[in-house]
Order: sequence, then C-alpha cells, then structure tokens
Amino acid sequence: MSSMSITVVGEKVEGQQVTDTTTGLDLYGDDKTIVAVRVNGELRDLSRPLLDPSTGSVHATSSGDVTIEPVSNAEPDGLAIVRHSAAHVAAQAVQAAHPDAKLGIGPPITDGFYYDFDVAEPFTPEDLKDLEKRMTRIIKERQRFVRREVSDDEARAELADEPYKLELIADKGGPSTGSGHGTGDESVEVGAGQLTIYDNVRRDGSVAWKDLCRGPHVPHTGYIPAYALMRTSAAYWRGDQANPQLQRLYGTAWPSRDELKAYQTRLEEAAKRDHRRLGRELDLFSFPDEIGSGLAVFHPKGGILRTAMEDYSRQRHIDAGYEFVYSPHITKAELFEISGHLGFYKEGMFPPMHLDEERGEDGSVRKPGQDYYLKPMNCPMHCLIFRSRGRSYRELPLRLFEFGSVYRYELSGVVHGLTRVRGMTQDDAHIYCTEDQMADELKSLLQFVLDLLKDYGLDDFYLELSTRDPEKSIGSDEEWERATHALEQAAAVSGLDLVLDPGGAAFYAPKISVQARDAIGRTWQMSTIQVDLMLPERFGLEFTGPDGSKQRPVMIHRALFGSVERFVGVLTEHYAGAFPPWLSPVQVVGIPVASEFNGYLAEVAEKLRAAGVRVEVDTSDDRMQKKIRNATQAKVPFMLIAGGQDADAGAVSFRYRDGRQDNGIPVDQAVSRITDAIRDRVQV
RNA sequence: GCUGGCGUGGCGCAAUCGGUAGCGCACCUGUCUUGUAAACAGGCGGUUAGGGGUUCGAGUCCCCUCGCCAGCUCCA
Repeated sequence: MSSMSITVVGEKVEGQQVTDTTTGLDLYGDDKTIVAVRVNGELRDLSRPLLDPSTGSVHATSSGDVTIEPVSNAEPDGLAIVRHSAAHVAAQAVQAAHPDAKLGIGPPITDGFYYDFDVAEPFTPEDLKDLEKRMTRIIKERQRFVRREVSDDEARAELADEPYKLELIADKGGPSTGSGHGTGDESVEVGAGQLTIYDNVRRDGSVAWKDLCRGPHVPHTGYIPAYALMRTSAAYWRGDQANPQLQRLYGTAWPSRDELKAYQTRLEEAAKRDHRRLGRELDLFSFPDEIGSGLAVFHPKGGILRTAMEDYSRQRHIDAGYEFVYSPHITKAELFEISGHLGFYKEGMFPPMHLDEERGEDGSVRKPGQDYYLKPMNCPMHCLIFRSRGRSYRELPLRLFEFGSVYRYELSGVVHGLTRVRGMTQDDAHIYCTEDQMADELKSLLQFVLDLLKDYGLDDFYLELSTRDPEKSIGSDEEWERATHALEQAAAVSGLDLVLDPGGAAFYAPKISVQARDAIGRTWQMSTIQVDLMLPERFGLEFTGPDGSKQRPVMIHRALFGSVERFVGVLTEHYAGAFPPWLSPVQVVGIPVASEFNGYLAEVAEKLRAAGVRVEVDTSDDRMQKKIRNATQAKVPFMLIAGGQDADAGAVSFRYRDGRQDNGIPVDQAVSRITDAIRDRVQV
C-alpha cells in the first residue's frame, strides 16, 4: 500500500486529452488491468473524483493520511468489479433485446456473475447467442460507467418502471426480509445510506443504460476482456419461494481470453470427473428408475470400494474408543415425537405407514393403529441405547457408532447422484460426555476427523460454523450459546479457517462442518460435528456422578463421511475414478503376452492373492494391447504383463494406468511393491 | 416442490420437410494368439420412457404422466 499525493482523477471525454495525475493511468489506454482504486481501504471507481473540488477534501474520509492502492483485475476484488460490470453489460443487452424485461439484481459470484430479469418468455439458447453479440457490441463501444449520487426520491422517479428496484429502495436500511440465509446480494444494489445510479455513457455523451447500483465499476466497458454467457435458469426473487420466479442469466468473465479458456477447460475436466458418469463407466453403482429417485444400488466393484472405505473407518473408530451398535430402519412415530423431529423435520421424512388399524362392520375405527416412520436420523435410537440402563460417570465419554441407514424425502429437484440422495448410510456416532469433558472431546474429535479424511486423500480443509435459526429451533438461548462456544473453541485449536453460516444450524444443535477441497479445487461438505444439549433433555438421559447425583450428559453428533454414499461420490470425483490401490476395486490385472502364459500369471496372481491383493488375470481371447486398453480404462493401478522373457526370469513387467512401465521385476519384489503401496495407502 | 431443457437397444450417438428405425462400443459364437491403449468374421438385441390425440402415415407435431439434467429453494 502506497501513500500518494492526491489529485483529481480526470474524466476522459472522447476527443479530449485528460491526464490522470493520481495514478498515472490513462483510462483509455492499453493497460486495462487496473480497474479501480482503494482509498483508505474503500473500493472506488477509477473515474470517480477522489477529491471534492469545492472543499479539497477526500470523499468519505474526514482527515488524516490518505492511502491509494490500485486494484488489479487479477485480485479477487478487482475481478469481482469486472464481473459486476459485465453483469451490467448483460442487463443492457437484455433490455435492448427485450424492452419489457424488468431488472432484478445482478451481482458477481464465484467464477462469474448473474443478472435476474422478469421477462415474459424464458431465454432460449438462441437468445444467449444474440445477447452475447449485443454484449460484444456494447464492450466495443467503450461505454463509460458514470456514478451519480441520487436522493431516494430521484431514484424512485428514474426507476419508476423497475418494480424490483423500487422494492430495494423501499427496503433500504430496513429489516432484512430474507430468510436469514441471504447471500447479501442486495448490498450490490443498495448501500446503507446514499443511493447511487450508474449510467453507461456512450462516446457521444448519450446515456445507453442505467442501473441502481452501489458500484464500483470499471472505467468503461472495454475493461471487460473476456466473458461468456453460460446458461439461464429460474430463480426466486430474493431467494424466497413465495416470491415470483425471475429468469436468471449466468455469465462468466475473466481478465484475459486465456483465463476464460482455462476456466472452460476446467469445466470440461469437472464434467469428465462426474461421479455419475464414472460410476457407470467403472461399473460401481447405478440408480435404477424402478427403485426410485435418489436410491442407489452398488454393483460388485462399487461394493468392494465401499467395503474398503468402511473397513478402514471401522478399524480407526475401534482404535479411537468407539463402540458399535445397530438399530432398525423403522420406528413408531412416538420416537420422533419425543425427539422433536416430527415437529421440525416432518417435511424431510417419508410419509408414515399406518399399521394395525382395525375397523368395525360399519367402518368405524375399533383400534386406532400406529404410524411407523423410516428413520431420517439415528440419534434418537442411540439415545435409547444410552437410556437402556443406569449409566455411571465412569462410562463417559460413551461413544456409540453405527453405519446407520436413514431415509429423507428430499425434494425431487435436489436429488443429485450420490451426493444428494434419499436413502443413505451415515457413519454416524453419538458421544455422550460430561460438560467438563466436552471441550477436550471436541478438540480430539476434530483432529480425529481431519486425520482420517487425510488418509482417504483429502487434505485441504476449512471449517464452517452454522449457528441458530431462532425461527426453527428448540432450546434456550444459554444452551445454544454454550454449545456454539464449545464448537468455536475446538475450531480455533485446529488452526483452520472458520467461515460463519448464521442461521444454518439444524433445529436441535449448532454444528461445525468440515469443507474439503478436491483435486481440482471444488469444495464439498464432508464431516459435521454438532453439540446437542436438547436431545439428552428430551429423552431424559442421565448418569450418576461421583457424588451420587443424577446428571445430564452432553451429546455430540458426528459423521465423518457425511454419508458413505456422498463420500464415495466425492472420492470418485477427487480421484477421477483412479483410486489409490487400497481403494481400487481391482488392484492388479495380469496380462499375458499370449495365452500360453496364462498359467504363469495365474501362479503370480496366487501369490498376490495370498498376500491379500485383489487380482485378476485377463485370460480372454483379446489381444494383449486390447487387454491393456481395457485395464487402463478400468483405471486398475497395476498391470502385470508377462511373456517369455518374464517367465524365464521369474519376473513380471509393470505397467501403470498413466502409461509408465517398469520391466523385468522379480515376482517377489513385484508382490512387495504392490502390497507396500496398498498398506501405505499411497497413490500410484 | 418451482422454472426451463432433454428422454431412440446395456452405453455413446444417427435418422432431411411427418414417409422402410441405423451406426460404433459392449454382449454371444467362431477363427486367430509373443511384448505395452482397439485382431477378423458372423450373430443377438429397440412397440423410439408410458399413455392419449392429430394425420393416409408420428422417433419427428399436440396433450397428460413418469424419469433424467441445469438452476432456484433445501441439505449429509
């Protein structure tokens, strides 16, 4: 950050030469990498006068030293400004093509921007092409973004035809009308106090378009070097289902054409990793229509992968002092009445089965019967295990673990592959401990979670803390406060970044979720840890303390994989299907150069099998080259090729799925090389 | 659930203006078999998601249902 002498940034008008003596930048020159300035930390338009000419004082600062920093489009704030400006260009294009379109909001987002419109007809792919052409023309026109401060009344008058903008003005500074989960998008349009309008001004001085906007923006539309419209979809006004649906136009914008290209390549790469596609190609799992939406079946190869994942998790949990329990998938309504789920989570549950009702001849109910529900969570069951007998403080912490299958009636539109299903198995555990034990337990738990995730190959994390939604929760303020504080402390000890998610907690407890970044930088919600002070009370859980008094335990919920299904999906995408050997469904394929070596490879395979390796020998009629191709496409980590040379030497030749070769390895060495890689859980 | 898009053998795709449903892979059978990503030949397999309608005639046009995809909302 550099301190500079202050001068007015010139506004360049076509045909006139105006020198910018503050930053030394020519706004219409070739360098379009500096898109804004930061004045004492506050983002501002490059073209916005830094000084009030009449008073000589700097806008928005009263006194003292002034620091001015150029903001490049390579840094996040600068790129967001480029994208936000691109959103304005998109909106101008839309209103030129569809004069009746009413403006919603148009903020920058990760990788791009969107703008919402109320239009009579949804956009079509042809519309997108047309809009891109219009945007390109607008960008070529180098329309200046000119900021104007306006009073509320002036803004209302100028935007009389824009009902959504009027609504934003009306709500300015008022209480948030959002659900509490809002992304704060509105802030892009309306700041806290002074309203501003940005005009897009052509070279001849005419105003091409304008928008209520807090800014800042790039100096002119020529500062948008590379952009593309991506897709359209519907979105509720202000994210509320009760509001009308607008058409959302998604775009992306980048500092250069190369970076746009790289982004598009990244999307293609992500598509290739799609676990739904890999699941079919690698014969891991499928989603038969006949079974239903969000209900997966695991094929034999997926079963091996899943078993390997579960077995390792199980062993680690045993080592960490967990005890294994089992509970049914179905229960009487009473259980979820006690737990509170039927009050707060009913819409997320499959509808009840009404059983054992008896009616008389006249149709009247003689015996009312029972409602049974599929369980959406395991916690109440584990509470009953805790309560099954008297508990001593000596038993605590008591850690009950279950691979528990639960069923949740997710809305049809949200079901997605393995990452969002209606039937799943959680690696669920509930830890019952004393208040005094809670802090240490949480600390070691979080470390346990991170260690275990690392063993599966994920090592880039941050944490999210979801706090109470007052409208959708049970329990007292103090209880929530205590639980939230305990989680915060554990997070602080981990040293990981902590992101807040206000109001995002479940109805019974605040939670920390571990977010993991995968091999190509996408983030996934993995583990959750929740401190629950409600269920122990609802179930009347007690233990006897050292002094003989009855005390209430604290309950910690936690799932590391989130769900086994989601974890399979995430790892599939993380590894692009090329799992490390310990997780690979088939670890070794033996490929004879010709069928006469089938027997030799069978002996090698037997040695591997004896060492616990999952090995197959390809004795089909295919050519060796075809077998290599097949094994490579199946992403088998080790191919062992053997012909006369190898057999004579008592050796095999390695080929890896990326094409690397290592020939003539003695069989004993080959076996240990493979078993070492499996044991060490390394990638090859 | 909402908005939009899409449903053609197991998979990936083709079929002009509404005019005989095809191809590749996979699968089956046979022949062949020596060095690092596809041997050759033959064969099986589809009431074009399901139902209704328009038409001389529907994969193609219209309506309904189901499913999938993207986004919104929601969430492990």
